[in-house]
Amino acid sequence: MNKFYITTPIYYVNDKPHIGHAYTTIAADVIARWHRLKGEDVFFLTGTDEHGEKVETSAKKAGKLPKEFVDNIVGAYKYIWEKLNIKYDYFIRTSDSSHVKVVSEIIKKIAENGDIYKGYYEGWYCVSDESFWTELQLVDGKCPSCGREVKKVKEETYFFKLSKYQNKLIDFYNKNQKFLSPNFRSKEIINRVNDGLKDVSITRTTVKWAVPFPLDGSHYVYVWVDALCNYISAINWPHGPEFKEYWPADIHLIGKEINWFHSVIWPAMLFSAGIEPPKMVFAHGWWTVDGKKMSKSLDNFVDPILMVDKYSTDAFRYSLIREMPLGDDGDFSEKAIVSRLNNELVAELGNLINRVLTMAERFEGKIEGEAELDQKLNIGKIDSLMEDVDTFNALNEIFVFIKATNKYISEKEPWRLQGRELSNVLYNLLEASRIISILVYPFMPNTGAKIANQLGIEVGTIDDCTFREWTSKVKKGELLFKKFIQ
RNA sequence: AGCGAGAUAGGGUAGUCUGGAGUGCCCGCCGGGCUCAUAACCCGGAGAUCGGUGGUUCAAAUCCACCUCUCGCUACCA
Repeated sequence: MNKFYITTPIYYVNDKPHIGHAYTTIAADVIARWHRLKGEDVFFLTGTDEHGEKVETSAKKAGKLPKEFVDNIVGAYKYIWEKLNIKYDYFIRTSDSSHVKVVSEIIKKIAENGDIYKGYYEGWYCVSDESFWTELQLVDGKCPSCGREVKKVKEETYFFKLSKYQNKLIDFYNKNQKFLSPNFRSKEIINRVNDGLKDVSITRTTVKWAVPFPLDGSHYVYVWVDALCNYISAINWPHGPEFKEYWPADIHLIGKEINWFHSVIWPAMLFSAGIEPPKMVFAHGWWTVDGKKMSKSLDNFVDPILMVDKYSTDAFRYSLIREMPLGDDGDFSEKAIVSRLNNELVAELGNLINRVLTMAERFEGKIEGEAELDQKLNIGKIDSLMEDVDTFNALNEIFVFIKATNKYISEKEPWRLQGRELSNVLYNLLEASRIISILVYPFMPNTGAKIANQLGIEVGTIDDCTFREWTSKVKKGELLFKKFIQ
């Protein structure tokens, strides 16, 4: 049996979950569910990133210990994933003792390989933003974020010899074309790596809510190094059976803003520690909201919970996937959700199932016939799109089949038919509906299950997506989707 | 500044890698058909110098050059 290991980033607990988090996780869930339908041994990982200065500060403000503080917020993430029908296999937390131990072990491995050395980090620090900037980033010598004065800081730190891996990375990218995905992002990374790599600072002395640095008691591991290790700590590197089973990861699905860490620093760390790198890092795009960038000043972060309560989990999942190809940027608007819900989910899919079931229920006698509609179904194409992580076009292709099925009804005019002719049309419609229930399931699990239920069957697998004998008895239920009227 | 992405009918998109009649999809608009169905479904139509200029080619949305505009990234902030 093929294994399939997919991950989302671990989300920083200081942020409130918004549409960006929801999108990544929904996309990963859709892909994971598709692979499960193919009968693969799937491991889908998500979790939370809980260390760092901001969390430390927020906890202090809330009058809590960091651990108490994050325990609270983790619940919010788990709740939202439940609302969105996310079926993850494991939820990793960077504050888990098992994870902390792995981070420490990895650092030791890297050090054994001679890739860690002590030095000084020099940079510019903005007190009001509490953030570090490089010389290049400063605007007129001032903080690029708030425009205020910055002060030069010099701090003892340990470095990871990233520069050592420049050639090895380029070689790796060339040999593994799919690693940098989608394709257009590969140039971005390759050019920058070719421009030269600087060693990266991997410890801090000021932040205490972090993994203790195993080589020096006065240092703590920088959060990014800590965070990246989650992908192997979650499967119990180095000796766990899960690690042997699932590593290397098939897909790290991430947002484009953290591509550098996943496509450059992470594989370099793994090279150094003697661990195989993942097969693919897929960086997806960003959402604007009603044409505007999401920002704190506009306070226009979309709350997924509100969307789900208003439009249903499936309509929300569907809208996000249908709106844009996974790698691109796109715009989110409630207007678009309403439009897709009313025109596509209600009018095309929901209405199709409803009319098919109405006719099938009225028919008395055995439903049998010859497959005709199967010509409109290209399951191979859909699967190969899904293999290419092209959820957008795969979903499009599924709707091509749904439309073809609607068209088949008007062409055959079953209301004019009876007996064997009618039976034949109904046979095709029911088989098409059965297959639709399977295809739609990874995208809209509730809907797929509801369709199957009304057809009197269980949701099948990808192997079941061929026309065969109809044996079940249908029982029409409530409408799949209801039109949303403002 | 460097690197990268994008500009396709009224709006939104796909197609561009691997050149072949402006080909597809959604919304909106106009007309028709149907009555199984959630005023849903189906068919037809109007609407585009495929950002601009030049080039390669029998042939360019697609390849090349330059230009204009929009957006992202630039490593120690997750």
